[in-house]
Amino acid sequence: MTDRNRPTLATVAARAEVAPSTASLAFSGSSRVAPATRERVLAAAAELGYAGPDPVARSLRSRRSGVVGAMIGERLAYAFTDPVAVQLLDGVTEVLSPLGVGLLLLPGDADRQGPTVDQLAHVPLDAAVYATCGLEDDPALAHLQRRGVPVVAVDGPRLDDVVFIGIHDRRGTADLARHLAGLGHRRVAVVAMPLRLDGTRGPVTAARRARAHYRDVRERLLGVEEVFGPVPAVEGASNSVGEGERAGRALLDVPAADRPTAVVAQSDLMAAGVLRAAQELGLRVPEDVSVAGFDGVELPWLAPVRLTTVAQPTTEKGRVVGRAVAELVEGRRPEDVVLDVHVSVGTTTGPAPG
Amino acid sequence: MTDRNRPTLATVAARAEVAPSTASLAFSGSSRVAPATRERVLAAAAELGYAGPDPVARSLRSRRSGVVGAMIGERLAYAFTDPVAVQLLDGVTEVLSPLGVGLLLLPGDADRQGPTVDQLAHVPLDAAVYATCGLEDDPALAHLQRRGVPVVAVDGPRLDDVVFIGIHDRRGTADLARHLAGLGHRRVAVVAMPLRLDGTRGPVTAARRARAHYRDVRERLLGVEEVFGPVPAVEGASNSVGEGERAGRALLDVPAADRPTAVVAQSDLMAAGVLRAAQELGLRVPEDVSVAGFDGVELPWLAPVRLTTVAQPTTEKGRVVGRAVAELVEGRRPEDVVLDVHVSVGTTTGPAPG
DNA sequence: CCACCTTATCGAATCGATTCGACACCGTGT
DNA sequence: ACACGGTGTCGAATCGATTCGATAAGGTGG
Repeated sequence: MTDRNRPTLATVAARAEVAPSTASLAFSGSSRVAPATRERVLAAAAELGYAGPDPVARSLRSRRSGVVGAMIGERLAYAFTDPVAVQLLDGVTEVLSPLGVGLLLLPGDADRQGPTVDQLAHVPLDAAVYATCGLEDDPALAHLQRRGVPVVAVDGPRLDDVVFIGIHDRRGTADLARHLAGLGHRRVAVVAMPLRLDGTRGPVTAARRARAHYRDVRERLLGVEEVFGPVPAVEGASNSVGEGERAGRALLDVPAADRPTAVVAQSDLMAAGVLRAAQELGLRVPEDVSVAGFDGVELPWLAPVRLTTVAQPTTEKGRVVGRAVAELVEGRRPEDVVLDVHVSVGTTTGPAPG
Repeated sequence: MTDRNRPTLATVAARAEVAPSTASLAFSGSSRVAPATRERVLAAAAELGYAGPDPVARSLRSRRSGVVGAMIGERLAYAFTDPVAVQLLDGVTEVLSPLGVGLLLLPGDADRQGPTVDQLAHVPLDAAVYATCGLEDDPALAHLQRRGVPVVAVDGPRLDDVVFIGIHDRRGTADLARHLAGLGHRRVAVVAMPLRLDGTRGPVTAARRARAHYRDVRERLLGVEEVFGPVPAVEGASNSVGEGERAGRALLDVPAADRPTAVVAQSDLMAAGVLRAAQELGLRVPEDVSVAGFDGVELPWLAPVRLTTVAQPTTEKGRVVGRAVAELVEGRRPEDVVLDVHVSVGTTTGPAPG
């Protein structure tokens, strides 16, 4: 529609009666060009409706595209129901936007847990953030490494040549477990996020655990076990309120003698589901059962209930990721970062009943 | 870190003992290259760890970058609390991902209602989706037009040279208003989404209305007035549950005689806030006051309440946007599309009291 | 056996900028 | 008057592919 003989830098240079190289200097703001000349070039550009140097051509020469990939493990509609994912990306863009770098969404779909190589292959990329996916043997990851695209993995996996930004999943969960132990709880159960995204739900077996994809899920399980030893865990098919409710019901809809006195959910979303399950079963929280989550997200619709949770600095984590990406783009190799978390006691945990 | 002498197509060609042009043909899957030769090239590429043609160089020649911008009106953390925005982008990526096209997030920030020209200028773009922002005199928009980047505007504004994809905002709201009129309501009030993003909240004056930025907000107001004539409207500072609650309280926390018998919120998020406000004021819904929303999003935490709302096909709208973008990228000029909406009656509207 | 057509490969131009070294010009210090 | 340092501009090479027209090789029909 509008592609007929658009002006190029050469056109502008001709009009301003300077060499293309000089015009380029004028646009890059180099001090090696006389102010008067710069004005002339800019004026010529304005007259011609020239919008500035073509980003693609510039990228070719400078080896920077201004595009950073965000590899998302599911389709957007699911991934972004999780406030953690949104806050994370928010932190990333907060740092990257002022640098003229944009985040390119590379979602997977219902079947695949991330973008395919075909999706990646045609797209320019200065770096990639492996955000809500965690496979260690991902063909997409291999592709990026062949291309020399540096990768930042958020919350895992830990790999050579991949910058790791994460949190103390295990320590945080252990602290939470100690809080519960201090309240007298002895029968504790876990509602786990998916160990891998294959639609499985239900009790977590040793075999299942051995095939887990996600480092953080494993670590959060270990944190509870550090305090209580082996505990029953039920996995949801996704990290959502609905699956949390389902898993919660599986754990709570049993004779009182068998019922855990505290349920540790691996995310606030799932914890909200557990609260629902408890409510439907007529169980009072925290009198009959304590419920805790992980993340520390705002769930305003839960009010006046305040969830006991392990709060992580999600937006700050995003900023750290953004800064790591910025360094990588400039050719440096940033350090791995593991951020602190802390237990935030709300109204959903209390003394063990009985 | 890993950028030392990465192989190029020329390297591969040399190794396979063919001309660069032939190697290029081999990768593009052209039928004009002998299968044996293709194999040889691919083998050479594999040996050298060549990841395929450089997307940037390819883009320069083919004038396609595989990147489509998504201009977001606020920072991500706010924009994506709205399920409508997420579903929309989900639909867009559903169509675009298989085409090897990615969505580049171009968010604004707290102050600005969209990305700046500086942010855009360095980034390659085949097209842009003007998603959750709606200014008519946006410098970013002007920049894109100078660059010849085609734009799809979702829900407005309607401009020449910009493809419009929207819904029947006005008709939908009018249908909803008729539903309320049929239930005997006469005193109706509106909780409006921001008319412009300047942090203002409170009663909507004529002056304020004249300076409105967003087409859909205006239209939804007109839809109600089509049935009830001028009605009081209170604007929220953002499209969120909290602002809905605030506006709702402003409307409902008055003597019963002055109180509207029905509140039409311009989004489900804000309607949820109004429900909260009613609850806190001890008003029963729908016995004391009816509440309706707009969008038809899933708000599972509202259960068992089902919101009466104007349901729009958000994901499908996203797909339509995706298809329009795909056409634009291929150089065609797609038609504008206005999608249908329908009133979905839930449990939050009932006969007018008294 | 030759003309002709097809098929596979190649050379060279091109996309639109950036960048480095060369060069011309000007003023200044001796 | 001459050499010199500094400033501003320019030419040409380069980034890494794609693509079109040309060409060579191979095959078929008369």
